[in-house]
Amino acid sequence: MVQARIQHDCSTELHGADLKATPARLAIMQLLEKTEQPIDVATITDYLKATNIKADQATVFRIINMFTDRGLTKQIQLNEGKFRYELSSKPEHHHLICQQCGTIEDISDCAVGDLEKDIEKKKDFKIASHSLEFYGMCRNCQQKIV
Amino acid sequence: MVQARIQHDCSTELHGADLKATPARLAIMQLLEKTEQPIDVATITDYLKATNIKADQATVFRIINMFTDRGLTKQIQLNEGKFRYELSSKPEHHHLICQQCGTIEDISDCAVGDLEKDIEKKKDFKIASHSLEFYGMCRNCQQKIV
DNA sequence: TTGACAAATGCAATCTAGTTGCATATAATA
DNA sequence: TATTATATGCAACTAGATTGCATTTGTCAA
Repeated sequence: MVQARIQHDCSTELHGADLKATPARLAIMQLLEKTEQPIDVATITDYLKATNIKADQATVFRIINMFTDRGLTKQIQLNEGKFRYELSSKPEHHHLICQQCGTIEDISDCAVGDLEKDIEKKKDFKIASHSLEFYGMCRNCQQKIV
Repeated sequence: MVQARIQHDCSTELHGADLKATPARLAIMQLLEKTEQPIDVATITDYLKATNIKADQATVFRIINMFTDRGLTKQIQLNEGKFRYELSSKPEHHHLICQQCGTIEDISDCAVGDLEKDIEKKKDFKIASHSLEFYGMCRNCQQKIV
């Protein structure tokens, strides 16, 4: 029996979220799956154009909002004046944003959980989610400067 | 000698930042000083209108950007698709945003410093700043629900 | 396999947040 | 109080995002 590494077809996930599997949606899911960094709508639009899937910008916004509503994606902001999106199935993580080159790196082993417990107790505030981003300079850019 | 509690005149701060003390700027500084929560441009505009200080929206944006450039204010985002501003002279803190009533509470004694050191070591990423927000439900809203 | 229908899309108009160029007004300084 | 760099008003503009409506298309049942 031949075992091939097949590009994962996302229609199951879409159907699971009660969404029809249209070409644009499938392509956007695949882009999200293969992209390391959280992406903005312009990136999605460019990608669709490059893969000859025509989709109006209104459609792209509608799709990504729908994804976010259904919990497939998470919307984040990095002080740019626009939103970025990433799969919410990604394990809990935070972002290191290099202010020099713009690279966004994930960091996973960050002990915010302890902070949360502390805050819930002290402030009597029920935390549903949090966002934590670090801005600075990545290893690469540090070396270039020196 | 009479000791009166006088509304602080912010012209010194403005001059310190090499900015002329115009009515709009003074008013915005005062608003920022007396407001607990980070505020958006619409809030500033309304306030100016209410205090009969006429200022075009372009002016308000220019002022608040100027403040941020000169380090008087900090620009933050709370996943709303717009910016909010707060005095950067405020002691280091983070925000608890109630998703029910929209109240934004500050939290000051939060040990992110330790996380930072950890990350700088592990990831070789030089951190310049960070943003940390917690979304959830405040005490008040929790009680209303019950 | 096909037909029906809810759901999705395209298109164009619209909205909000934010920016810019330029002429005029004004705070600071001498 | 005259000068001048700086700030503002106004109007036009940009980018990101949303919406109404007519048309198209996935999906599912027959």
